[in-house]
Amino acid sequence: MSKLVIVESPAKAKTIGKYLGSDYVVKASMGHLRDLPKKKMSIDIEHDFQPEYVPIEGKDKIIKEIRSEIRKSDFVYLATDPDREGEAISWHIKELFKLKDKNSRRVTFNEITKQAVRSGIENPRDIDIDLVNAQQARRILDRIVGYQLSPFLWRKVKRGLSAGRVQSVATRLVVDRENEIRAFVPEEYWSIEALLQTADGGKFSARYYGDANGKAELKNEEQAMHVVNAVTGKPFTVGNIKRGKKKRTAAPPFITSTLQQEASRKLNMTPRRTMSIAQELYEGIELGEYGLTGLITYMRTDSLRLADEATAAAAGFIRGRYGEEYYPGKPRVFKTKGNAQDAHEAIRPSNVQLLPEEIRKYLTPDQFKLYRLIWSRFVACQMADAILDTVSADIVCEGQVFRASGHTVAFPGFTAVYEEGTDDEKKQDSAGKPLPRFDQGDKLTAEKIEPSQHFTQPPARYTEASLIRAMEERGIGRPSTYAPTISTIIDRDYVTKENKALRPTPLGEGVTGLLVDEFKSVADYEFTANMEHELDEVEAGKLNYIQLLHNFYDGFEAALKQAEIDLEGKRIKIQDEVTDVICEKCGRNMVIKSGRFGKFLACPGFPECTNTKPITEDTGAACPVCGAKVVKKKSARGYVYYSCDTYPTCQFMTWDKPLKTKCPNCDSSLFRHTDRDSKEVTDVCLREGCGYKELVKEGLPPEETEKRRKMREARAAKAAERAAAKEAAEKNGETEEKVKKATKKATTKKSTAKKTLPWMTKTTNKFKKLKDEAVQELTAKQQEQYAKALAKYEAEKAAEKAKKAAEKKAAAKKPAAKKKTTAKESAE
DNA sequence: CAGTGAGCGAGCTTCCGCTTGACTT
Repeated sequence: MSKLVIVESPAKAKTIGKYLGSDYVVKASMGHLRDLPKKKMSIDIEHDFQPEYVPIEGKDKIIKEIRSEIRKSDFVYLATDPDREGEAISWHIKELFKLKDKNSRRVTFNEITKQAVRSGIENPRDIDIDLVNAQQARRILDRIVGYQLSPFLWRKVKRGLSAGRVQSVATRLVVDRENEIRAFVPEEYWSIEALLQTADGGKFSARYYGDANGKAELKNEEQAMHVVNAVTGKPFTVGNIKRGKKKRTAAPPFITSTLQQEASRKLNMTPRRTMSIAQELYEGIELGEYGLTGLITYMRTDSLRLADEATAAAAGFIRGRYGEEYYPGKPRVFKTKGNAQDAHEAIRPSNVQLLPEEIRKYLTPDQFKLYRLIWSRFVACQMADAILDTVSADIVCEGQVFRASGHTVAFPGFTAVYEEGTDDEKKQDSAGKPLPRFDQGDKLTAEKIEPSQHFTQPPARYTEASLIRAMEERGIGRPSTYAPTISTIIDRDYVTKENKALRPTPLGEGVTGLLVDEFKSVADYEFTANMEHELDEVEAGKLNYIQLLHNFYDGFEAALKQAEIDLEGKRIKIQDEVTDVICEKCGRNMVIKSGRFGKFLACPGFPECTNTKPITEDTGAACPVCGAKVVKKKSARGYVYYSCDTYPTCQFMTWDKPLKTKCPNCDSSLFRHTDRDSKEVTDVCLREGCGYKELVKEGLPPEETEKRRKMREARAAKAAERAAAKEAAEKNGETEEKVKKATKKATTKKSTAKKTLPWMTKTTNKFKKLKDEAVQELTAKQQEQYAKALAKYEAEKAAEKAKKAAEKKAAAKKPAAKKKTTAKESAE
């Protein structure tokens, strides 16, 4: 018999397994195993918000595995993350597998080092039910908000919409920013740049500052020209010179939000991509003689904490590599924000000795860039301040004052390794350059006096990364949900992305307006902060979580009722986007509608004209098979691909991006192709037999390509194996395959069809035939089940009708009147 | 590669937070 340790992530399981040795089996739960079911509310609001939890769909395999490990072991350590969610995961595991107090305990590790893991195991404790209750309160509140507001939107705006504590506020940030931009009135102002030269030929520029009375602003051309005219051709003299020293301190190590922000600024990566590359680095890379090595600590964190081992290693590295003066003498410690959960360390390299350049050959270019970013930010954060010598000089002419400022680096400190980026490029320029040597009273000659007109700029639209930053500052969302939340509001069509800028859609503005008007408390930026504050009290045992839910729900329920009254019988109309596609049946400009299968073009003349067509985008290229247009399309899974406009007639289809340029041999359109192994980019002619090819970007070296090809093939083989195994398994119970086939025939949207068609107890005429076919193909046993379900459904329906009729009867005042209505009903 | 959007009303859509893995011309 052995001891079982349950953690959340498999990568963590592996390392902890190494630290604990062979007496222990370490298993990963892969997050939560039990939750509220997806299909229904499952909160009994009447009875103190009693939740109904079920095993999470699709996790049966991992649940089975853990169950069998539990049976094999005599003691279970619940070692999920040391935060609110982690405590809840442990509690759910204990409940799900009915673990007993005598053979299971809770343990936590604040960092994954041998020392911390050992001491964690030696200090087991009971599950902290206050922490669990705080999580339950959060979960239940989110469920109520989400599952009551969303249906309200279906009724009042459009099917399929959603609202929630996090996504609705994220959308609101984008909407509010857009309104600020609209309300912004640009103001004119002018600047004057004087290009000056010292007696010994040193050149620099100074900017207009003011006059003898101090700082002055130039509002228009007249004021600017007044100054320009006054100084043109006149001598400039150096006035007051102020010299000083400035200290700059390194930025703290990365947490999820700052990593996403910086990767967006410096590497142009989306938060989603950043997280996916970081995950690869975390899980480990094959590093030649080192073997599979995890390169960074966990990437979903809000903590600035650093393990002592890590800061000590950094100290050694900095002293050795840069010299004693680059190390501040003791480790720099950073304070984590108050609302953080602090379960993991900051994001840092696992081993600072693994220099980015040295392991570059084992990494993809993106892995390398991200690792280098994380590595250098960490090293820099333990280094000494940079010291700058600053100079600011007044340059005087005819009573007008110009100012030149600059700096030189006296000691680079941490900037030798890393400097944080900024969203505002202008800011970086104004940091200043070194100035030539001059003294007070020196005469200068003006080479050029250059006035220029400017306008104040509206605030910038959010990027994905800056929106995440804004959310994080307000405590909205968690490191694991930042990127997915942005995907959600884009998927829902509340927000669109143009280049990097986020902009609200009419739908996003309409829904936000409705929520702000009717559900102010939920749509407020402070809602989460208030909730978190109360959750803290629950965690501290000062507030009962059911009380918290009552406090919240009273107001929410009232708002919901009021909203129903305010909008009784009304629907919010959202303007459809008008396109320049002309309806060939009636000549109107078609509009974009969205239905169950996504967006499509529809004639606004509905219902007189019912013309519809899919949205395609002309690429300007010609089909290499038949010469028709090549259009851009989106697959059901959201992937972009290109096909011939005449589709099923011509079957041409490709993932390669069509270009406007033509093949020099046969004049067919060229396509930009990226080889999936070597990443070599070529422009190719796809006309059969032509074979023209033009290199755009060199691929990876052959050995690297070969390695990738092998890795990919191994992956594919594994997938094929799995598929074969699955098929074999299905052969036994063949039935499922048959049902699938039948339903696939019915529609391509498997998920809905599988559930709906064969088992649909009542069907519209439109689907009748398809459904009959699906039922036909069921096995005898399934037919029997289906018949039973149908009978049950009809019985329920009849019972419901009878109940309603009875209620009506009871509600009617006079027996005579009641008789009349029932008679009328039965007559109909 | 079929379809979607109104209404008579069949069933469906939806939350936040924890995890990892999956495509395919």
